[in-house]
Amino acid sequence: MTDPRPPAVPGPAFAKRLQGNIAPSWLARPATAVAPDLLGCRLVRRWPDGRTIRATIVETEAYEPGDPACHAYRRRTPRNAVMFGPPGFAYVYLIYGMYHCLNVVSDREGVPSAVLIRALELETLPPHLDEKQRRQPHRVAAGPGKLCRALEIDRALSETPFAPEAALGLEHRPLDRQRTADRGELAIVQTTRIGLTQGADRPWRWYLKDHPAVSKR
DNA sequence: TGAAGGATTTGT
DNA sequence: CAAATCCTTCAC
Repeated sequence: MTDPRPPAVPGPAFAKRLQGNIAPSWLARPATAVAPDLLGCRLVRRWPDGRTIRATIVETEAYEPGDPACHAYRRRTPRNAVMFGPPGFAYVYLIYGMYHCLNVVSDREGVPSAVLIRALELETLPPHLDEKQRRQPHRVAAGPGKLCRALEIDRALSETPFAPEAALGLEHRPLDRQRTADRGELAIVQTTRIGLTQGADRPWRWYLKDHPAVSKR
């Protein structure tokens, strides 16, 4: 019985040397391993007209099998089916009738798990920001619902792959930031997840320490 | 076929 | 703390 996945332990041995686009194989690990490794990586949003926005991931949460807070906890349904598939695809759902949330499907096929992207630092600001947003640019993508609104992400993008040239992409940490992480100097805080009624005690939320886009709670 | 409730955000 | 707002899930 050999497990084809890379080691579940995040860190230099696995993450080092990797640059550019994130391959599905890099995501083929438990969500609790992928979630902290995605901090400092970049989300890319591309539109058909060529417009592109890059953003640094600064807050994530992990959702795994056996986790009562995971949408796939009970069983496979039309909505959560993509979580049961191979890694590297988006799972986008509508919550409270008005906000969308973006997840990166992780782990191998048949193991329903995903990483919720909770906050981003936008490299370039989207157009049409109001005056309040212009004064607080680091809050524009602070929160899972807000970042989807800012990057025009909705369920039409669910089940689409993160890939070069696609509407959604993922890129490894810039080399200087990865070197910082390799030295163990990337300031990552691990704590409990937000807004859950079940599984609230699991410390499966990670964020870049002191980053202004991260939820306060 | 109906009803309850949710991995959110904002304003009172 | 409650509203906004609608889809998903589960019960009947």
